[in-house]
Amino acid sequence: MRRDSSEPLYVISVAAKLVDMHPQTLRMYERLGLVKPARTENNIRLYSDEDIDRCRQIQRLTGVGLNLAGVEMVLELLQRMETMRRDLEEEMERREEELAREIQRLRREAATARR
Amino acid sequence: MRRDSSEPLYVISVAAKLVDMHPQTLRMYERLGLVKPARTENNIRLYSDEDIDRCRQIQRLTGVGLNLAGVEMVLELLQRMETMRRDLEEEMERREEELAREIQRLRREAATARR
DNA sequence: CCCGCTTGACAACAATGTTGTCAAGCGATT
DNA sequence: AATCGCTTGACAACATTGTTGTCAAGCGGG
Repeated sequence: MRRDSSEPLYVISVAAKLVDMHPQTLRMYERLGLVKPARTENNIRLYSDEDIDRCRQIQRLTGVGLNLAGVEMVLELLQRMETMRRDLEEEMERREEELAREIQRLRREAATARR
Repeated sequence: MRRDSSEPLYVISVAAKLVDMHPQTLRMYERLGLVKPARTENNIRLYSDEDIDRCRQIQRLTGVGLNLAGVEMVLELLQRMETMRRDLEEEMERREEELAREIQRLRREAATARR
């Protein structure tokens, strides 16, 4: 059974070590809405592996010079591209099927007519 | 006859007024490779309407807080999305045609078989 | 010849992002 | 109960970035 990558696991100090960032930086990212770690009932942040990945993505982008507004927009664009790609794939599949059905139909029709 | 939007038309002072920016800012954008105005044989920058549009796009992006590294990446992503969309449209069209042809063929086959 | 623009370079200044420090609070261990 | 180690949010210091302004030098048209 695979572990759920959205499971809240790490407190901020651990998360900070994992991604090699300052805890204060992670808090700021959350304030800006870039990462949304879960919270315990005691208001302690808990980062999931997904959250960690997202932090690393932010790290890559700021590493090439983007500021946080840019990071936000780029991440959203990438997300939009991904869903677009997914939707398209789906649509393609649907058409493919419909087409196969139509061709089947015509083939059958041709066959019965020939008989 | 429509004017070519890539025709070099405006010197930097005019371009700066058109987009309401400082000439020095435009020079910096060029240094960073964000805009590429043409040059006269005397090394004077000449901005086309396309260049002007690009400046305005940069303006919009910095206006919502992006820095120039972010602007560069976002513009490239948008461009990539656009070409992707275009390619896809083309591919769709191609398949559509091929399909229509196949269906035609089957219809004809069915018809001749029935006769 | 001079005026008005161009060129590139440098400085001033505000804004941004990271890091560090602070006081206060909570929970587990002693 | 006292202490230790973490958490919380807030504030300051600092380097970096982007815009604007100023500068000297050069070119072309009136």
